Amino acid sequence: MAARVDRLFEVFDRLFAIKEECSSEIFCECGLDDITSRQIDYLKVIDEHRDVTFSRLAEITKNSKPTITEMVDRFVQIECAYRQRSPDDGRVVHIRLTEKGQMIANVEQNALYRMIDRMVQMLDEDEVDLLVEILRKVG
Amino acid sequence: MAARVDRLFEVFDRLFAIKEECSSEIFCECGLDDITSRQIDYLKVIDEHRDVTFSRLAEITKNSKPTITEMVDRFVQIECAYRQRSPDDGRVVHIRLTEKGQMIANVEQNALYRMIDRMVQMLDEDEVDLLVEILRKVG
DNA sequence: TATGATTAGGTAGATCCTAACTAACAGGTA
DNA sequence: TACCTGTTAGTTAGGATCTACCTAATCATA
Repeated sequence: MAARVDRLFEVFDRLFAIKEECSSEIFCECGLDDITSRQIDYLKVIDEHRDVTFSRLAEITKNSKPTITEMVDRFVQIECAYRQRSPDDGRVVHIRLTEKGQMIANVEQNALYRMIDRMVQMLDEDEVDLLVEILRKVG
Repeated sequence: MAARVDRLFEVFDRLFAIKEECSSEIFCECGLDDITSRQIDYLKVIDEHRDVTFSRLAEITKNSKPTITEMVDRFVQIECAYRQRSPDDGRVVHIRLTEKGQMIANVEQNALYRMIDRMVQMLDEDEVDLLVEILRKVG
């Protein structure tokens, strides 16, 4: 089984490298190769909580409101988010992600889709079915 | 094929999540859940260039020597590296990784090994062989 | 003297904070 | 209706801390 483990390691190492390439590709396409992991985390929270306000985001992330203002200012600057004043209450501002912001918030899934696109080009339908069948036993 | 792609996405999403768990597990075990990606990059360089000196590391990473001194000081503090004075030349100090430092420098591979360990427990030998055969066509 | 590393001192940017402020709303009162 | 008041949402000002870099000067060894 040890040799089998090694072979598995090899093919998965290659696969993970491909996904890494896809991630980097996405960051480059967005012109954001120096974004911090903290910023990506915030983008994810904003993406998950649609229509989130500054106060709510401060609550969720356990930060002060000025911290959120600052963070969103930076997102606006790098074109990942924009402000949208609420039509119901002039005091309230919703934080919305741009297409770029959404792309980065979901960079893992997007990279995975790209990786799988590459995979299916190399495999026929039976192989894909077999792959799914085997891997379902793992998860 | 669209449904097949979705199924592939599902199983791989789960697989990547497992690897993520393994990575976090390793960082936690090392007591280093707040290490920066920059620091990990430096650990990788130190790991790849065995017996590297301060001057050499400054050269490789295109940084000043004080930057390296500071970085290594931090690694020593978090028990990822230690200094070893050269027996041949009293001026020279080699940067060496501790076991913990090596674990973090290779966290991706180590997490992958853990993931594969989990996989082989769920699969028989034929399934592993089949998996390798199919995935080799991708890389 | 030249080299390898360290020390001292400093800058820039990210990520946090409190206190004070502005704008907008909501309710009561004249 | 018009005005006053208190509350709420977000911003501004100013500051602290940390990472990650730097130059210039220093120390130890060759």
